[in-house]
Amino acid sequence: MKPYDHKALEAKWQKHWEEQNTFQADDASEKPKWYTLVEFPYPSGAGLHVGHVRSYAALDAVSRKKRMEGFNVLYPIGWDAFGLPTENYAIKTKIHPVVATEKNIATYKRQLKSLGLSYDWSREVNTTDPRYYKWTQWIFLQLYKKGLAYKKKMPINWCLSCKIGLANEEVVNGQCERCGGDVEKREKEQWMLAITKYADRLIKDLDTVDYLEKIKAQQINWIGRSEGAEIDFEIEGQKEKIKVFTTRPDTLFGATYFVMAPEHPLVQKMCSTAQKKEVEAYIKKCATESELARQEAKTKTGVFTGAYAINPVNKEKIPVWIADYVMMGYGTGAIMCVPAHDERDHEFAEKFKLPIVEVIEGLKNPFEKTGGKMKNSDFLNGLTTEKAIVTMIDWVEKQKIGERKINYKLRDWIFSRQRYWGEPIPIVHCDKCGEVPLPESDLPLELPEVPTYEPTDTGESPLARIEEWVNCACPTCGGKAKRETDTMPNWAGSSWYFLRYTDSHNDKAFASQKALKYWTPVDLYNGGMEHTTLHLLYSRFWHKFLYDCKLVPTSEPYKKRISHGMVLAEDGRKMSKSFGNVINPDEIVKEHGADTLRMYEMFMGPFDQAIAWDSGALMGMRRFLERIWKFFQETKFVEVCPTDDFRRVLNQSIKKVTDDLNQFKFNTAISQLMILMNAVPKEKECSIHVAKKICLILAPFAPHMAEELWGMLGHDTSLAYEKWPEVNPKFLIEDTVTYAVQINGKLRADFQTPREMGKDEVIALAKEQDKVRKYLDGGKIVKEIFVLGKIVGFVVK
RNA sequence: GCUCGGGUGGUGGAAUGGUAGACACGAGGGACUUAAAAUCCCUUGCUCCAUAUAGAGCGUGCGGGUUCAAGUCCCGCCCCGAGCACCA
Repeated sequence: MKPYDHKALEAKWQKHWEEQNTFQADDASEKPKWYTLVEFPYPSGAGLHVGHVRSYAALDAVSRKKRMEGFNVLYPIGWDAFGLPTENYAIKTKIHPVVATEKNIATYKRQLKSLGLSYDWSREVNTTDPRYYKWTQWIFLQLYKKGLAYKKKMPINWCLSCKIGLANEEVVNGQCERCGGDVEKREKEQWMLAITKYADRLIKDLDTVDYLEKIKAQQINWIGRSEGAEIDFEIEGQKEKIKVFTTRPDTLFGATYFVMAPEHPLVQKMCSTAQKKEVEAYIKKCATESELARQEAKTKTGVFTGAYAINPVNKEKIPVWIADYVMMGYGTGAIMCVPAHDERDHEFAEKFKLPIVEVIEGLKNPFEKTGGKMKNSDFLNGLTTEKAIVTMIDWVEKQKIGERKINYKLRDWIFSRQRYWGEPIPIVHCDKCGEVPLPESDLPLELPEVPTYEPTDTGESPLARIEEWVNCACPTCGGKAKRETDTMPNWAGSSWYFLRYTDSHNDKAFASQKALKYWTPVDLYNGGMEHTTLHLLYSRFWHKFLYDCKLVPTSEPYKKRISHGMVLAEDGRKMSKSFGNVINPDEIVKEHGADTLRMYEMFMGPFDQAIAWDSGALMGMRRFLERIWKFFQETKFVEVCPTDDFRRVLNQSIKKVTDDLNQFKFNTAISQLMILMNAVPKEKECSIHVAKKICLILAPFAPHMAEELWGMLGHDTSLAYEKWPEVNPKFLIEDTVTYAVQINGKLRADFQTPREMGKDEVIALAKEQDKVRKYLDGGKIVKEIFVLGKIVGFVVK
């Protein structure tokens, strides 16, 4: 017997696939198309993670089955290579990010190839390649031209000792991750993208796509649309009015105080002299606290400003406070507080002894958002809350002190980074003409060489140091101008990469209309839950924008989105170098084979749930593959008819594997393969037709072994495009069925009958069972239940 | 605090409201072997009872409810995980 030599066998088939271009997608095929997309990896220095393997192998199985079902399949891969770790590595080692990236990509590529994934490597993209980011910059220019890219002062995290801006991720407990120094917020001009203009469509169009419900829910909550009213409050002794956003204008009569965000620009101006010191101290304290710390604060804090607002409905004076539970970034940065009917307001009012006035009655719990009737509310009294909201909005609009308003949690996308390793923003600043976009013919605007990758002391990107790059001629007037030195975030390149795969070598357009029309939208997109509210939303936004420019054929980029769970270490924690619990896929491939690794990761648990690594279970999968190997080695394949029982299991298996792959239930698909192999004839003789079918349904999971076995059955070509086996429903049905008998809901017996036996006969037979009789004796049957092929039930008194 | 998940044997997990624990891992026993590994076969939710093939009870985080029947549906909790921008 030939041993199962996974190394030789996997190398052989990987070479074969590569030489034959087996998985190259055809741009001009008669077949229906299928586009499977997996989030392209960031090529980190650490190499491929077993978590990548989980989703790539699973989606590979789907893609392979689709090919066998007659689809022209596109399953591409590339590199999302701009990013902080590479840049920080460059700062530390002086190794150019281009060099480090190249090296990391080479490693990833070798690792992915060792897994035998059926990628079309001819379409590989790399976001840091100027031929790619030319088009990222081009799309930015289109956004700019449509007014969706603009500059705005925004607070950034500023490390006082490193003198650079930090990403949120680099701020740990209010301190700089690299030097441990203090971090404060600083205002800086930033490029912004107006994603909020698409907020409504980003919610509404979710109805047209097939995403996991939890993904839709998370996006909807993130966008956070809420309807309400914006109402002006006069401040005693001040000219300026302060706008408030509320979703509950019906409760206006219950507003007994007023709170502003500490950062609100009018706070300093209106606070009384007596309170000034206290207010300033509080503002200062809040400025040093991160938003995370603000959230984690268990008890409410706040300071009275000494000012009073006038409640517009009853002209009552209500005190104005500042408190960190009100955020400047949402609504207007000021709220009216109704402590009787809002939990947070209530807690605040209790702590600071502020008055509480109930205005709704008939609620089970005073903080319920619906139901009840108005009281203590003048012209609203007796109305339902729903009616009162409408009435109050009409009233404020008539009084011209406010208006209906829709607010979103979603904020515009901060698109600037003061970093080196990103796409340069193609804008110049001319003394005469102001902000001028680069002509498209000047793209790509390439990253210049820099002597050092650290941001400058002023917080500008290292590009600012390269004078010969920064100083340029204005494209409009030819006069002196300076280039924008901010770069784009790494979300830019990933917002459209799936479009590039359709036509990745095009140098006239980001992709041809023909290719886009044929391949898009993506039929199936898989990625981590952590990208739901950033990457996934950003790319939907860009796509909608491109659609509005008539540059892509559909308004949504992805038809279906699923998501995989994390692969944790054997100890249940995240895999991390510092814990020393990282599993390296290279070692597993070397020791046990790619097929074993792929199948193990698909079998380990439900695809969308987190799961811990288990080396024992990995060995179990290796044993299973060896059992298949042995069966094919030791069995003679001949023209015989399989037994009815085995033929039934085979057909059930084809059905189960097909259905489960369609539903991404990889674990149960593999259990069914195990059930099938447990049922295989032991007589060393088996029908060759059956053996072929086993090969075919194994192929998506363990492609190398399946190809080899296929060859052993007398084929000299790959099975990648062989027809996926069909189920013969005739063979699924068993002749006898087992009925369970329940008496008063408890299982008491079971018995077998021929499948076709009718209801009355089955019930009669059930009553005759010894065990059943025991329970029926002396009682009266008040109800009989019959479920065909499954259950007979009696209710006995 | 908010949002989204999850809680089933020793472990990972199966289960259109219809026989809970499929399939694996682990463990125990046996066969083969000078021996070990590998392989093959058997047992394996818990408790009670028993010479026993049998039998009885309990069991899907907790407490209620709907139903002939609930892991699954409804109400109220507890715990664990992930994410977050206290979203008015």
